[in-house]
Amino acid sequence: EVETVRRSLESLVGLVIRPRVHRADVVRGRLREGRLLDLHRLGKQLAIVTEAQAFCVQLGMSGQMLVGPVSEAEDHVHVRWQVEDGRTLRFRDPRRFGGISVHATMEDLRRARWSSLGPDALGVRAPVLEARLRGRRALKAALLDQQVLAGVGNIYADEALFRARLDPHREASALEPEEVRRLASSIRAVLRASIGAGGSTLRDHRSADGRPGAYQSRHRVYGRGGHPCPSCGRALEVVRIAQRTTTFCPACQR
DNA sequence: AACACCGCCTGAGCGC
DNA sequence: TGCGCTCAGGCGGTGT
Repeated sequence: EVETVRRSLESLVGLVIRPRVHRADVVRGRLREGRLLDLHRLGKQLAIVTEAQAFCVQLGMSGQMLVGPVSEAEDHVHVRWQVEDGRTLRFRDPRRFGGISVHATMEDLRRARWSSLGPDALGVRAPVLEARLRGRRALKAALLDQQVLAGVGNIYADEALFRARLDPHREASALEPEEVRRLASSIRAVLRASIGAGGSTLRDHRSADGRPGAYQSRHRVYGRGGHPCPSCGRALEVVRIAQRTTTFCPACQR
């Protein structure tokens, strides 16, 4: 979802943006006017670099970065940026699980916020994943831990584990090399397919132009507890692991 | 140091 | 129609 948002903001590169903060507790630090130079992403965090500073946007559960036309009764907009071409960029976040942190430079942002994150999940390869899972017990909890691997949330953890045919209860550090390879390629494949579909829109995710994603219709296990497994037909099971609802097929995932 | 658990927050869905 | 309840989950904090 964050990658689809990042891509949909690319038309802003090169333009001056001028911020106006409507809800101060959503922003840490002071946003300044400046020309937008670059957009970066690590895991679920989006970095926007201007001539003046670099700021990190976390969308949390319900955050949006919008530049498209303002829909009627658009509430919960906490920051607005006037774009020099007349458009308005908005940070909207009804639930306020998200936020923005401001840093002097991209290097500062990386040091302060990104140095503790694991490698980005979109490009993770088996040898790196194996090293990151070392010393970890609960497989699903490890995948959700952004310090292990950055960018996998509850939806994609369940989808990747199903595709890799791995039981979320498995001990992470005891996976066979072949299983780690399957998991790494499943994570990449699921994330790539989702980005291709514009991400999963359960309720809030939108790209900057306001369009929802379509990948939710391709979820094979997430949100489908009790339904037949798309592979073997047995009912998908719902359990709670790492305080997260977890859906898996007890027959296919071992 | 891995992991459990909590609280933050709004809106949707549900039973009555 | 409306009310109260539960649930969704990313993440940072605290406790074990």
